[in-house]
Amino acid sequence: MTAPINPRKTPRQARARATFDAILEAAARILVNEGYDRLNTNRIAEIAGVSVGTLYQYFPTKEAILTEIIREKRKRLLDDIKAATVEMSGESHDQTLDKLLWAAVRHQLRWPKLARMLEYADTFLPLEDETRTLNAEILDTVAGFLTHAGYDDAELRARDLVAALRGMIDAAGLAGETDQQALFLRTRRLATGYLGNAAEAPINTDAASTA
Amino acid sequence: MTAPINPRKTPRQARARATFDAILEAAARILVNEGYDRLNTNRIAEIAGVSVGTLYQYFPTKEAILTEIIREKRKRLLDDIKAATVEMSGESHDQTLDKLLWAAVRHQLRWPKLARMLEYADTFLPLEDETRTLNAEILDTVAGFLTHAGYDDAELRARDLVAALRGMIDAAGLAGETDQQALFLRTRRLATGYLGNAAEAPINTDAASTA
DNA sequence: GAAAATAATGAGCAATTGCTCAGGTTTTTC
DNA sequence: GAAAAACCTGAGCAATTGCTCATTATTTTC
Repeated sequence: MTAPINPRKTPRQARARATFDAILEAAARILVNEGYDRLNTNRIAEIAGVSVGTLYQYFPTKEAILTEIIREKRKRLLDDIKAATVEMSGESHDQTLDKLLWAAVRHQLRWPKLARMLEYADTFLPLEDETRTLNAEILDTVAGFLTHAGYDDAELRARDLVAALRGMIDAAGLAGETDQQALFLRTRRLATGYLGNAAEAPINTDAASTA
Repeated sequence: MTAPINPRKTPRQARARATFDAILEAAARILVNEGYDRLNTNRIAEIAGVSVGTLYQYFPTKEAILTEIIREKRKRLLDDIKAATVEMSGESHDQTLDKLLWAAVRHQLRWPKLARMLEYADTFLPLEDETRTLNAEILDTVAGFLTHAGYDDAELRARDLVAALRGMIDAAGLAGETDQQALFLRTRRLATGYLGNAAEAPINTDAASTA
């Protein structure tokens, strides 16, 4: 869907890698401390302690910087989630679910404001294919777990669940919560509450008032 | 917290009200069709079919336009939510909850992309006090219902619930879902699942694995 | 240690942006 | 129907932005 976004030089020397990272970190800092509106390439370069020219050696556009930040964060979450589901056979489904929830809480509560900004970046940014794919992979992995745990409609449930969890953890983070344990318990309540028993009836059980 | 945001002329004649609304609608359109990055006052005026000068008679800054859109949307949701909880005494708690859920679904599924953009606008915009207050009022109203329904920790639960619901409905909307009935059923599953029985034990019941 | 490859600089251009202002048009008031 | 009030216009300024390129500095290669 998205154009290949003109791939530029990849850092080869250690010095270059440091520059690359400094640019990403500077962008994240500005995003959190000053907001999206004040995020511009000149300022990113300034905060990173490099020149604009250098910035444009590694990132073809301003969006590419944000895209890369998102890509890295998503990649890390995906890895955690995959790790949580990899040895499903050796443990109960509840244990696996707990691991998944912990991964989500840990991840989003680390830099709450940044996490929130990045999550919704794809609402107003044209993201790279890879970034989009990573999101899909996260959903697929969760859906795979749900299927394995005996739920039907796994894709739908995975999407619902992930979205609801994101919303809840986000809100907690923004509200200043730092107690991961307490938050985890609530995410578990949310997850198990929504999922119910795998053996139970599927989603559309009872009639609905059409108020 | 926020400065009074220089209040400008309020439309008095019908013609002026039409202009005012046209500006808001144009901004919303651009936001949805072209993205936040292409939202600028010149373009808003162009799409609205008025001159920039006119725009600046009613809105002191570009942000004020977005703020007003958010304010109106939030106000409408708050009104719906208040209406749903006003005659709580005459009906069961479940009925009231259903009304609340329907209000949320109806509201967010109408313009999914716009709803999402606006929701997260306060992450990167300095919003007016009133807009912030409206959010708090929504939470308060839900918390009031939860208290009335016999739940403790009502504020926390209200925040969790509203955030989770927003996340889920948002995701459904972005994914292109249009079946409000089906989505409503899932929001109910989420809500009742998370809330459990009011009579039941509070949130921190069982131990948690610290994976 | 010199040639080649890689990395960093920063002045500054072209384009865009938020916004103003001096003046014109339409509606209301009396 | 004329004065006052409300409304609208749009050229264009000052500031900001994304980004380039000619040049210089450092590191690697052989």
